[in-house]
Amino acid sequence: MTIDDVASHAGVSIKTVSRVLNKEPNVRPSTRERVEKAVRELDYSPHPSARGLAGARSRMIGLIYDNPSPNYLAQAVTGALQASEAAGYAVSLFAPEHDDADLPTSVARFAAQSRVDAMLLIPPVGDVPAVLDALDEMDLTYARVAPLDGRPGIGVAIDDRMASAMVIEHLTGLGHARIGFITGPENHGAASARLDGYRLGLARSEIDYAAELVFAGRFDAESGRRAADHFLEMDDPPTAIFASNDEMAAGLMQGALERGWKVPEQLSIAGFDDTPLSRAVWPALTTVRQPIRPMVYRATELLLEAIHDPDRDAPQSERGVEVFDAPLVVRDTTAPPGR
Amino acid sequence: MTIDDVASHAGVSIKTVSRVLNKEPNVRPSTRERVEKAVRELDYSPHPSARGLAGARSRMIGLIYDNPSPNYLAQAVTGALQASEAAGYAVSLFAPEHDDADLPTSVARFAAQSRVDAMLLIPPVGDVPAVLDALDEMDLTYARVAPLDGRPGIGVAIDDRMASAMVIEHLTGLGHARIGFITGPENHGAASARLDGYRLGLARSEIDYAAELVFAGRFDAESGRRAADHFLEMDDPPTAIFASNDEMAAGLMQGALERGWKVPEQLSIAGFDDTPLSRAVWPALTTVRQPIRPMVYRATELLLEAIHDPDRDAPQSERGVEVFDAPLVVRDTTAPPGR
DNA sequence: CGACAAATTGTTAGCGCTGTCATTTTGCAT
DNA sequence: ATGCAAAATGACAGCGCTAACAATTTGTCG
Repeated sequence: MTIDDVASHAGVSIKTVSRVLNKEPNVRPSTRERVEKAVRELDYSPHPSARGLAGARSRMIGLIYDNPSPNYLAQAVTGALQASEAAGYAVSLFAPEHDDADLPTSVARFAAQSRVDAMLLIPPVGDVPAVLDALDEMDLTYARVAPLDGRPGIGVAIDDRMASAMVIEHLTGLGHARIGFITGPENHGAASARLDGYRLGLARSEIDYAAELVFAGRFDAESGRRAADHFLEMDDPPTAIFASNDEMAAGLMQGALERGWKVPEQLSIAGFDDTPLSRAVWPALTTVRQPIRPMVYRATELLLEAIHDPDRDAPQSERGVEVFDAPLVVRDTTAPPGR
Repeated sequence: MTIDDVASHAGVSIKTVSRVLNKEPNVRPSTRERVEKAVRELDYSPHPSARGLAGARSRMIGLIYDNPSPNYLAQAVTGALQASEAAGYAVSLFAPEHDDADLPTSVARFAAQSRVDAMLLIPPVGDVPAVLDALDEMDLTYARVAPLDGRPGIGVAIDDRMASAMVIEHLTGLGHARIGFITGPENHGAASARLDGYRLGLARSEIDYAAELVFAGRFDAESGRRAADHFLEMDDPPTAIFASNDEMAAGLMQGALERGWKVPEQLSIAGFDDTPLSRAVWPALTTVRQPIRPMVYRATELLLEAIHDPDRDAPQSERGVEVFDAPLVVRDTTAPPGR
């Protein structure tokens, strides 16, 4: 079943079939219909390799993921897939080794071998400048999810800083004044933005920042448990702790419950991301909803627009980062202090 | 950068380069080395579309996922990707709509359009006979993860029934005699196997089966919460409940803790899968470890072997299902009853 | 050393599309 | 009707590789 079969079945040349398949202009409506009918009747679909070889594009986009949480990955993959499918694109995945010493080279090699038309980068790999430099040099268009370094380019994000400040104001609004914070790893763009937001929230509530109330975590549950060791053994422990993601919040809560602390009566806890985890623990976590699937869906749309755009010579810097809403989700782990 | 460049750089014909790239025999070692050197020096990688068009295979395998948990999907994708990459294959994803009325047709369309060489099916889509029939008819090789219907073919699995029985024996060993069970959805192969295992475990411990102790869940947290409503309001509630996955176990535990029940003192709870969730809740769940990533890795290897095997005319029925170990992971939600 | 088989290497024809350019048809003003 | 530009359609080369087959080189044995 090739384009020739369709052409003869419809009584046109293969070029006309090609035009119809690629939605090119200058085909008479009646001809277009005849071809579409033939395509339907023969249940024809064009051979991707032939298209890729003859044309300039492979109709594939690459999705690079480094080491996100399972939930993040699943959401991102699903969003990218849905958007790609709608545009007739396929998604090819690439996951560099966790300990890859030369990430830029690995990514470049993947791009060269796979011949993808564009690339989608999700954090933390999208936060590595050298990777972006490598892609720029190959002149390969990419979109980033959660780009927070201000580097120009296509992307989608939430305002981590504002969302984080909102959490703090929620807590200060409840009456908390001594609020702990658990950071994420430094190489993760969102981590520092959330820390900034913590400081902003404190400032807005006219509370002084204290270094002892910031604990360095790594976005995993273990970090939360260690944070519990740190905070809950203090002489003057915080009455509320904001963990900058849900895994750490859950780990922290385990540490608190193990010690017999009541949550939220004796300790308020807030997380970030609104992962399924936040609803599975008890009490259910107050957190910030990050709409990953829609974000990645949109990022993919933007990416595909960018590579189809006739004036793609315009510097990527002219394209903006689209910002998504990240609402606070108040559940059961936050309450007024010292009840 | 094409194969011609490499050929002239190495001073051989393009066919010899092709032989080296495809690891074909009958190339003198010295020639092979010369070609490999040229490939390295020119940083050449063959064009996938050209290979796909000229040769018979696309060097892509399809991964179909229906609606698994984020963790399952992430593990499966990672396993499939690692194994494929090692063999020079790419992975193309496909996710039919949740409410797809005609799954077999959607899957067949994906196969036809994408031209993948083989397909990997993870549950529950791998449990749909009509989908398998459609693939058989297209003569497309596939491997299933967790095939439990006894249908012949390539696959990897754990022994859900035995693992489930093991959980029950763990509980009866602790002294429990009244043990509840939360099932998964009927269309999910693993769900019924786990129920069988529950019955087997009871039988082995000489405990009678009681229909009121089996609650129909759907593998989600909400099911667990409804199960709590069902079981914990009984006049004679069970002293232990085995939820056939971790999400339901977590939901159940929320329901118990909300009611002020002590876990595990007043109620033992066991889950299944050993998802990250099982370690994030408090107390940490006793569960069964299902090694998804290694399983899918192996399934992919088997799949690639199958399509490369010269005597692939042998009926798939001759290939077996590889069974993985699923050990019990005892954590903090199981203890002797009525303490 | 010559003959013959085996091992190695090369030549060439597509694979099924898209892009370029040529050709035909159509619409419309004259 | 007639001519001409614009719209629609077609012919054909070639994308970069593999498969089939042809040609050459190498090794072995009498």
